[in-house]
Amino acid sequence: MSLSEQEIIRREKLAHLQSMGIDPYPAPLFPVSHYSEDAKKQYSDNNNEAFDVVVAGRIMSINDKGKVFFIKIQDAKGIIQCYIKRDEICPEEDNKILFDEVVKKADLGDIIGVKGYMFTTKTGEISIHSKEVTLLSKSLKPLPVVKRDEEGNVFDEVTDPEFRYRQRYADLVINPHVRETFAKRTKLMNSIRTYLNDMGALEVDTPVLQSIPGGAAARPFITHHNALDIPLYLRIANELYLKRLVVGGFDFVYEFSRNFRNEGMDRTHNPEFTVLEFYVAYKDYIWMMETTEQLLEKVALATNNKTLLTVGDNEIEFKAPYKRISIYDAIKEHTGIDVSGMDETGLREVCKQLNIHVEASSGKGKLIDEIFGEKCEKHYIQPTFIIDYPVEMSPLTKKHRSKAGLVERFELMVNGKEIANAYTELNDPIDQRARFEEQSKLMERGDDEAMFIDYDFLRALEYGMPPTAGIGFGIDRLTMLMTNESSIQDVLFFPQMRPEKMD
RNA sequence: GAUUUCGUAGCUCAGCUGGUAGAGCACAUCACUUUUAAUGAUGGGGUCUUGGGUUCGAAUCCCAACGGAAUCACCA
Repeated sequence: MSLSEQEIIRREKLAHLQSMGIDPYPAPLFPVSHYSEDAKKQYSDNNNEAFDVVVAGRIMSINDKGKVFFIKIQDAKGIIQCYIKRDEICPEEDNKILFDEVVKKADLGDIIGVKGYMFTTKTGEISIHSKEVTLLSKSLKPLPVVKRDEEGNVFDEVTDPEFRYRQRYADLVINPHVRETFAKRTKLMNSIRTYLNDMGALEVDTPVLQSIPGGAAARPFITHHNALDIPLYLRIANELYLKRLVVGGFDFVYEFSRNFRNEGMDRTHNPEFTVLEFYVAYKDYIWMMETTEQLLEKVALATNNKTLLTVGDNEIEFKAPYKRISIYDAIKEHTGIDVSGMDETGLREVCKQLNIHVEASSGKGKLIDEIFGEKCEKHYIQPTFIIDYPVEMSPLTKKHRSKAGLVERFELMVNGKEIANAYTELNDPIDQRARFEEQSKLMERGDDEAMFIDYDFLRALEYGMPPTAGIGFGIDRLTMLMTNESSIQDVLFFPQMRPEKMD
């Protein structure tokens, strides 16, 4: 590892501090009394009346005026300026060591603690009049310097995605909006927890390592358990486990499930991603649509204090209720073709006509899905429920109460992307077994995303599962909508990247 | 996985048709006891991602590798 000039200088400073008897990484707790923003607010709320504060944070700018320093430190809530006068922090004439060693040699990125009192500078900035300065952690690696002027204009902003994703810790320090995005992500998840808990739901944990990767159609990551000498899969969904819990008598369960799929990566796909699934006994998909509308409205309010949000170039209204349209009507609307009565041959003909490329292994369900995905999906900007899917593409969904060949399923489309998928759950064990067997045939045909048969799940259904409604929400995509980010990497702290070569 | 494109100091970037590199910020030294993208003076820092090739000569042209991004494929 070769060090840059600046890194060498910082290491020399570190050694010098130690030789002067100053510990650059002290152990004792530092008695912080305020966060920056709270201190400033308390000061202005009380007619600028001075009071003592103790704050700590990272040095983000240093203004060296000789015997006086203005140092801005950043803590979890914001930035505050510290006015540091030599004769005040080192009143004894013969001992200016603290000022000379800690303040004069401070680097951007150092973490310091400051004791003092609140005051306003001549230029009108609420600051801390420092009486004591303590080095709490020496920074050895220079942070990229981003400057801001009074109007909030940013200079030399670090936008290089590689730097930002690989060194998220540094990105978080220098780009305040990134911290906001992730704070919103947590707010979003908390608002969902509150909503579901208030309805009486129980948050649960189910296995990530599964011997049968069920509940969805996707290529799994595979690993090996040594003691049992068996293959295990990282879950692609938790659906079948949550339903087992409904069989067991938990009427309303939910889980934020980290799922893993061994597929491509792009702006909307990361190999691991988060899905909220919840299952409610004695409900159906119509109830679930109403619940979904209510939930999303609440989420929008919790994260943005409003329901009309700007997402990219679009204005999206999250206020309930949302439009509902059947998948066949959607296809008819955007292609002019009625595919409702068609068999596989007819559908293949339509795909050809519409110039949609399809695999030879695709069955009827997948063909319809292709047509919808290619021609319709992108048009649904405002939240829209696409409902009543053909039975072939929904092996875990109950048959429609009145429409033959369809199932009680909806997908919620927002901004041209699917963000939720819900069913009246299939609880007929005989029918479920038949559907699994259909999947088996698809697998034999070469569809490597068809579902495995989970016999234990069938056994659970045979004991009897109450009629149940269930849903899965793409939490990462929902976060993208709520934070107006266009890439999944911007809503994941540490998006997957090719490992870096460190020499 | 395919195609396109990018890779120059710690950071943001400039470097025209090939003649061994520049700016601002950051950094170092000095001055300044209420500054604010502080200011002024001086100075240091780059095997131009890596490896080949063409050439008298390559950051600049060609090939390959590595890494990123975009589009496509697969999918949520």
